[in-house]
Amino acid sequence: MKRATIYSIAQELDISASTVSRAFSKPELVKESVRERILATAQRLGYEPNRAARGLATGRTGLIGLLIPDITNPFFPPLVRAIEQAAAGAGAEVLLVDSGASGSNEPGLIGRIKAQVDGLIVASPRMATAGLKRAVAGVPTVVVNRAVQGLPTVVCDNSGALREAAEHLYSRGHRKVVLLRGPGAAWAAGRRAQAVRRWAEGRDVELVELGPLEAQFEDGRAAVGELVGSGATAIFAFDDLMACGVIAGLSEHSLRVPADCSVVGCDDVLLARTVTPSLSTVTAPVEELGGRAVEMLSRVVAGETVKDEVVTGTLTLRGTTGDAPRS
Amino acid sequence: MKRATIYSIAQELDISASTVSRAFSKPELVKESVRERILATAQRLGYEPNRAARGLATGRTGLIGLLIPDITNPFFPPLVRAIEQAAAGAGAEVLLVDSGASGSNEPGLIGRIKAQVDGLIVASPRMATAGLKRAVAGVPTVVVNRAVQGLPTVVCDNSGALREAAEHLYSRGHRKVVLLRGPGAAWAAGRRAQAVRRWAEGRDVELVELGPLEAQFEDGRAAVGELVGSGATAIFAFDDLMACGVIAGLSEHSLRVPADCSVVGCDDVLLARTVTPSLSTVTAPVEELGGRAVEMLSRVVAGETVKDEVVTGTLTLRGTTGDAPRS
DNA sequence: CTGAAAGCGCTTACAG
DNA sequence: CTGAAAGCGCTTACAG
Repeated sequence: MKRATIYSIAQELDISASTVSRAFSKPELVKESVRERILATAQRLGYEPNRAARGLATGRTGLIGLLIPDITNPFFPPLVRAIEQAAAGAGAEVLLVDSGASGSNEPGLIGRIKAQVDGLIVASPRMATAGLKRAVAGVPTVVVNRAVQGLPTVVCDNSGALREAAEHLYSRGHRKVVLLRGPGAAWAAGRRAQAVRRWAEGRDVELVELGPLEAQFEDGRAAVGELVGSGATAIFAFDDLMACGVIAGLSEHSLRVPADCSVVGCDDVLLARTVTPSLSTVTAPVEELGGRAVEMLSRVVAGETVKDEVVTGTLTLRGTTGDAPRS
Repeated sequence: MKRATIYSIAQELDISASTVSRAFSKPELVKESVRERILATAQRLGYEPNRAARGLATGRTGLIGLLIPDITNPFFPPLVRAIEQAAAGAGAEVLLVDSGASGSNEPGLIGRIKAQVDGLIVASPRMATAGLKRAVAGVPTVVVNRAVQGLPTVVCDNSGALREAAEHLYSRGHRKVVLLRGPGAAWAAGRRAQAVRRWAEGRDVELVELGPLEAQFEDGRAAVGELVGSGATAIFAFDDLMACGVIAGLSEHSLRVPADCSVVGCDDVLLARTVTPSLSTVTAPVEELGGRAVEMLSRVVAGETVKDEVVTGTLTLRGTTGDAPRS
């Protein structure tokens, strides 16, 4: 048996297909009694509007494309969920594309989906700006966690929380601090490094920078080798994954956290709660980030002009920060 | 400027739209010289076939719907990626729907997307069988990691690896073992429990079962309280997340892993490598799981009959398993 | 190998 | 409030 259409319903009820169509797309234009009969037989026939047909007629697909670099990085799943749920609230579905962290083929991936979405949310921090702008030309696009001239943007600002963390460590006696930088091409990596660097300037603090490094557990762990014996008593890692690597590395060198060395991460992903001791970090309001992105995208799709938005991370002190060891 | 269509290209080249259409959908039917000219001007005009129009004409959307219970559970991101990449290889895109672990609204979510996908991959272990079958009626569907009568299925069998793990612990002197069961409604939870239980039968092993429990870090941690002083020397957790909770809980009770207690997880998610000590667990071939699901779905969509498939997990011994403590 | 034409299932001005 | 009709941009038998 074929799928029901507006025509089969119209025929059944001896009315026009236009009216059936309106009963779904503009219900207020249809007399209530008629609408009820339409809805009832639609229900009975298991009718669902054909999205392709609707899309062809309206030019809208009801789909949002979401490009992320690596769903396997624990920062992204909550973001994906937030975006997906916000989209559902707006009656849209999410087309997920994971670029496998290789910024180079992202323009191609965008090309693959741009013709079938109403808009794009791009959360790929490392893709080259020029390529990004070229790739999204003609599609309503919102960029997440990255500033791109000329494209609407919603970013999370962690500078304040990072400074707060630094201040906290300072008050606990830390005077030599390591900064593990994230990937050179990642916008957020630059911002976070800058925040710590600026804080250290003009204070009696020695800041040792390492990196840029890949934002991976192993890179964090490996970095510890270079730090042991440096006299540093606290480490800022680019993100939580690296921070967990650092914790593992410290433990391999028989250094206790936080007794011998404090560690601060960034993002507050699931891992931050599951390491022992649990990680002091900057909590990103991921739900808000995703929600704003979707909302902003709806505006852009509707042709409104939007202005960039900023959400702010907050400091969450847990078990990896403590007094500097006496030397 | 409006988007290019097959008509604008046809006009430009003074040929028929049919030919332009064929150049994209059945290139071998078009003379090479003509095809080249078409492709060239398509390129120049930035033409992309309108998916909605193609979908309306062919009845195919090129979309696969993927239903998962919780993208935030570390088991799923690698699965999602595997499915997405396999789909890309097959020229399909993935519509991701996360039910937020609430099995109850999953039929609704399926209803929301079933009209716009060519097929469905359902990886929701807890949804009621009857509701699931009703919800997917009429859409080609493949079920992952769960057996459902009458629906094609690809599951991961961890029984062998779990028995192997148990055997290993036995050889290291463990004679009292705890089994932390997963969610009662989850198919995999039943299977895993059964594997351990069957192994223990007829051996001089005392098996203590706890649960069903939610598959969460906190549940694992909380469970430790009930185990301390029980005399058990090894713990099988339903999955890695629970296992990590158990490790944290043991540490809070000043018990060393594996010196005082061994721990075995299941799945081998990212967390398993980032805990200290790293987790002994059963590695699920997630990529294969996802790849097979997509492949099977293509077959089902094509109307072929398929038979259920099974991939098998393998034991990965790391740092949380060792000799039973001498008592 | 190519073209003319019908059809996929909607939406939406337009007329009533 | 409702209907007839055109149109969205493709695909695909059919004829040549």
